[in-house]
Amino acid sequence: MTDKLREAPPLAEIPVGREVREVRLLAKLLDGFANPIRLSALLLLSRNGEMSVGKLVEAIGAPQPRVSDHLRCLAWCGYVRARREGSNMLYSIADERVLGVLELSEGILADNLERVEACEVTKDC
Amino acid sequence: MTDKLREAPPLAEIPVGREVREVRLLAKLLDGFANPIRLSALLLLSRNGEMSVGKLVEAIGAPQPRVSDHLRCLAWCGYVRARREGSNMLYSIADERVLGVLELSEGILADNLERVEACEVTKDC
DNA sequence: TGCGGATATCCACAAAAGCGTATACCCTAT
DNA sequence: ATAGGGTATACGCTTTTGTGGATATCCGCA
Repeated sequence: MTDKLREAPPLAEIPVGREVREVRLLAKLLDGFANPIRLSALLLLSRNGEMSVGKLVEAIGAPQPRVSDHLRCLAWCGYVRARREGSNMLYSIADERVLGVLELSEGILADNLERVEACEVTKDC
Repeated sequence: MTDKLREAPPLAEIPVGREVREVRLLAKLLDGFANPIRLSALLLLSRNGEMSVGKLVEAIGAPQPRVSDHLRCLAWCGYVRARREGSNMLYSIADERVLGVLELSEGILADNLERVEACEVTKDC
């Protein structure tokens, strides 16, 4: 089945063969942004700096176990960093490039707001 | 239930109340990157410039209907633009900020490759 | 050592996203 | 007008993802 990919003609630089894996990994990485809770956590940390799990939980308004789960996910991918202070865990943005992605995407959203909203209604996307 | 969100203390700028909607929309927008086929299309277009659906299909190696579906999705959100030339549809990147997101995320992936790979195995993320 | 706040892990279920396939549409040329 | 390449849409199905909630762990303190 990987042969099917190799049949592709010699276009300049297409993600075939071994690049396929990297594409899948990159998609998985970017999936970190594609969830309201994870995204909320990233936005909160980008605005308020270091925050405890408790603060994040009350700001996001989701159950603590779920927020904790998503934070682990974000930490694993290198988006955020965790540090213990007493009985609290303090999270903060670990990679400045995360801020760049947030900023860029907010700009894109601002310019396509109506479209994306409509997308939610029709479920066609 | 929205009251639960408003109980949050006056932190600097937390996404409460009406901002919740924007967070959901932003997450949905960013979900555009979080799929191998959509991401492949974006990467291909960013490298090769304008491409027809057929070229994208053979480069990605996925069935044509599915590629077409994902392209519609990307076009709707303003990531790509479509233009007809004869019986072909030519797609291209419509927003330079998409290129920025791709570049930033590729950098993040490069610095966290082992982690993200492990993530795929354990399914814990 | 035991208690309580704070955080993390686990599991069954519901929702959603992606998929394969059949088919319809649009355009050009014969 | 019709045939055929190229592209888009529709639908049932499978897999994945997110969810709710119970529970376990860690920490500081009495």
